[in-house]
Amino acid sequence: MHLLLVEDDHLVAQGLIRSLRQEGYSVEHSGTVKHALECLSSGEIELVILDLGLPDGDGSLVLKHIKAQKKVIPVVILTARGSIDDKVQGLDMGADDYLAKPFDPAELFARLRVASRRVNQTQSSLLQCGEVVIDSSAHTVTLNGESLTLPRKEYMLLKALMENQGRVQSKQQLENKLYQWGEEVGSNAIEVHIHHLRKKFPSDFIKTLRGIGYVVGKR
Amino acid sequence: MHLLLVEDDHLVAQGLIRSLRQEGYSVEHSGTVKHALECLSSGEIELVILDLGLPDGDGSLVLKHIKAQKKVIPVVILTARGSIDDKVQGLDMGADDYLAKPFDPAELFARLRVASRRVNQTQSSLLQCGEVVIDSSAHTVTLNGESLTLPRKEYMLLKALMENQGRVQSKQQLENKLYQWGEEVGSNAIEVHIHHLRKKFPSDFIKTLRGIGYVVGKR
DNA sequence: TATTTTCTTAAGTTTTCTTTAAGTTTCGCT
DNA sequence: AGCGAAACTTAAAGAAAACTTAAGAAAATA
Repeated sequence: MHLLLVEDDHLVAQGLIRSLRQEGYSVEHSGTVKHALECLSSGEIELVILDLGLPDGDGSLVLKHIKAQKKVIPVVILTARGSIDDKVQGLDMGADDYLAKPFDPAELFARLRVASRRVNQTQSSLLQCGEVVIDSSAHTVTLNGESLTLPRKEYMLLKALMENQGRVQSKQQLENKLYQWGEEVGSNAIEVHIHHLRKKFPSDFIKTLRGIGYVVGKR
Repeated sequence: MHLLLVEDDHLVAQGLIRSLRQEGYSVEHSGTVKHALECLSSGEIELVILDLGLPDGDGSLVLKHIKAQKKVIPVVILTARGSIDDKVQGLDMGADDYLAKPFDPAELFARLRVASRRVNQTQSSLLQCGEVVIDSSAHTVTLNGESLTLPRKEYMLLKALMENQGRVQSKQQLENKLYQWGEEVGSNAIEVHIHHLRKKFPSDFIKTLRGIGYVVGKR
């Protein structure tokens, strides 16, 4: 999931970036309104953490810009302004959540998970489909109650599928979710991962729709 | 907007109900898990405020029930349990927001506004015609609620027809929609696809207008 | 750094879809 | 009713997509 962190305090930013990457986000960072708007224009960003006090203007400019777009991008405001009035104002401007500094990283991450599962249209971090359960907050997968360990890419692929049960996703869509928009895959990597996943799950778990894509569950 | 308040403390509940009504919500109130589930079963509720400590069980039961449903109902947890762990747990179970008591009503209302504006912008792209439904975002086709799998070209053809219900389209028009303006069809491909589709749907679903073209629905 | 695991690539194989084409039926017109 | 045009049906060849396998590259781990 591609996240944009807008935060001008470099010390705070560096720490956050590292832990966000560990949480599985692909993070871009801006310290100014101007640069933030540039990042957003690429159209890749799916989620934004926004500080309000920026050197070249107020973060609310970024918020307004995002909410004027057609694409739905959740925005979590993370700022030192912690009064009730600030919160109400921030939320009413269109933010999806508001956290005042100092904040606990665990709470921020939980709230980000809420936002990202909304992007993925799933309802909770516990994804179940038949005998397979995936807990995206703990990064674990169980089949019939037995826990199993998946390599990173296989886990990401399975999660991408289970976050969209009943929704067919093309290989292209899945590639976009597994790979940073820096490097492209020049081959059938997705097919191979699917193949490996299938060996670990019931044979009819991942279905193929020839020419369209792959699905899991609900059909 | 229909809101369900689940809260067993009558004093808190009465105060909240009054201000929620002033905010424009139509409020139902439950003091128990059992009654809350009954209220939800009506299917009217669009938004829930949930206290966790209830006399006949934990509020998380209600949360689980809501999140197991297909319908998307935002849940804001409002509880005395205010530790970071409680928050993380509640959010990861599927809650959309979490507010610890004591709370400021203005903040609660702002967060409810966030939740309700999200309800209103949720709409999926469904094409319906009689018993046949296409969800183009999920690439799924259902007939009488049963999902069926169509090959790519058949799906494209069906979609082209259903996007123009009641409008007759010539074979030529349909060809233009299924094929890039580079490749040519040298034969009766459309007729064959129509034939295949007809075997999968009620016999009168796709109508032929001899010499003119094909239609679906409305006539 | 050595070792192991995971990821990507590519080629060969299999499966399924799509198109073609020929034969058959239906329709509308005179 | 009989004719011609249009649409339907069928089956098989051809094309496209997906599966499988294995080997080398990259990454993680010790």
